Amino acid sequence: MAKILIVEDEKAIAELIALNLTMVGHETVTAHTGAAAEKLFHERPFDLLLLDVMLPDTDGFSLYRNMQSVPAIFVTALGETRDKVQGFALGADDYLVKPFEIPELLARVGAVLRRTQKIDTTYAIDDLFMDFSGRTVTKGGEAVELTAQEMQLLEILVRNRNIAVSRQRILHDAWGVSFFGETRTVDVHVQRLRKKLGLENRIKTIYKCGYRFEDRGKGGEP
Amino acid sequence: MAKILIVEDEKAIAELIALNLTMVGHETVTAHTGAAAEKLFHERPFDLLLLDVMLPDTDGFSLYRNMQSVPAIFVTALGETRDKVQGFALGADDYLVKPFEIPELLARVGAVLRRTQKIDTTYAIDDLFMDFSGRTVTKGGEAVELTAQEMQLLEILVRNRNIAVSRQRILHDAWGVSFFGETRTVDVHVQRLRKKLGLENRIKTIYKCGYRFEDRGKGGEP
DNA sequence: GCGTATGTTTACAACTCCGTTACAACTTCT
DNA sequence: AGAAGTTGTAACGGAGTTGTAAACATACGC
Repeated sequence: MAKILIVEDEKAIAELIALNLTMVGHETVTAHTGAAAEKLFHERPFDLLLLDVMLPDTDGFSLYRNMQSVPAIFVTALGETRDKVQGFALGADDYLVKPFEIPELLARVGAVLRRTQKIDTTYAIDDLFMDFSGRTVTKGGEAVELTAQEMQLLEILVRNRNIAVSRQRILHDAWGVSFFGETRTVDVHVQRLRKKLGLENRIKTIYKCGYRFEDRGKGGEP
Repeated sequence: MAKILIVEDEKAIAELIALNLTMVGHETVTAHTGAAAEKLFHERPFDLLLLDVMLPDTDGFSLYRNMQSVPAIFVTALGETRDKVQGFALGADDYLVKPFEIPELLARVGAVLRRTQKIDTTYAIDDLFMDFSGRTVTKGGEAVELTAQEMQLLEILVRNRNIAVSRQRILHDAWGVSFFGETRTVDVHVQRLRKKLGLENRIKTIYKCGYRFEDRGKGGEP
């Protein structure tokens, strides 16, 4: 999915972050000092930076001045508002305050990546493999034929995975029409997707709203 | 766009600010004293506060202690550094030094709204993590299913955390209807929320008024 | 024009949710 | 302490929403 550079001197925290981001499918690299981070940054491209504000040899803000082309989330201890102001002025995309819960970390990272559009066109969930640029989907290695409409719908659900997508938005994004009033079209297509791909447990119905594709828990690799 | 409360005793300046913010599409309400501001604040919700530091009956900082749930920009005369520190310690989102240029006012207001509207869709309290744009709530990492109504109610309580919210206002904001007479609907939904999320100690009942979500004390962070 | 593939609507069964109600437990005031 | 009023809580049933299959409509290749 995304390549993420973690800059954090407390090794336990760095590992915790790396472990969890790797578990949800990101590629992580860790640096414990500003110098190491700069070196890595110039060696290869990253999609997101997670920067601790306090580092042994420098601080996250100074470090970020040389890396502003890439979105960043600053990690800071207990609401240091002064830090926040400085970070946002520099163009930070979000903030994470220690101590934080893992779901919060994942949500914020996911949100920034979604926002900055640095997401892949391919996804692997359970035994499903989807390539939206190539318009192919395989399940357990076997190709599955999806119609254009089904592919569109799947793409919207997967790109917004773990987020509830309203029928309104699905219609607008996949059908390109702002619909007024009633239609069961989306429902029917969702059922077909669920059946074809065995996604009964993955595509959740959000009552009175729409649907949500969930990729955490249950079946396959997280 | 946003609902902004302007607290400023110099009527000419208050009007200048209101006029310009209205022109770019915001909804503004003006108070000339701290007392008036508090009254307005408890009557309806705001997205942003513009607080003059010097007021006839109080100062902006004291005033803000009761309103900290909403982002604020302090307006102060000539760079009083002591003021700045105090304001940021309280959680100010930005500063505006008199005399200021209109474009600067608009830029800062815009920046804070952009910033806070992005961040404030997610909240972390105890082991709870809430993402109102994604319509997800997790408790200790586990997803919790909330109905539309419950989500709405939770959002209102959390956005106004540490502030008593009357049943009237809850009904108005979450149900979209100005209700007349008696109804136990809110009570029942509050109970369901408390039960589902283990918020018995967090959602306090305010006798003869409504409810207050408290995020200070007990298990949580300060 | 015909058959096939895809997309949409319909119809009804199954289900979810929400407001009400009734009563127990609590709060406040005299 | 007792009365009056307010809130907690469990249960119920109707209104509305979704699941699902099947009929209907449309587009496309031959």
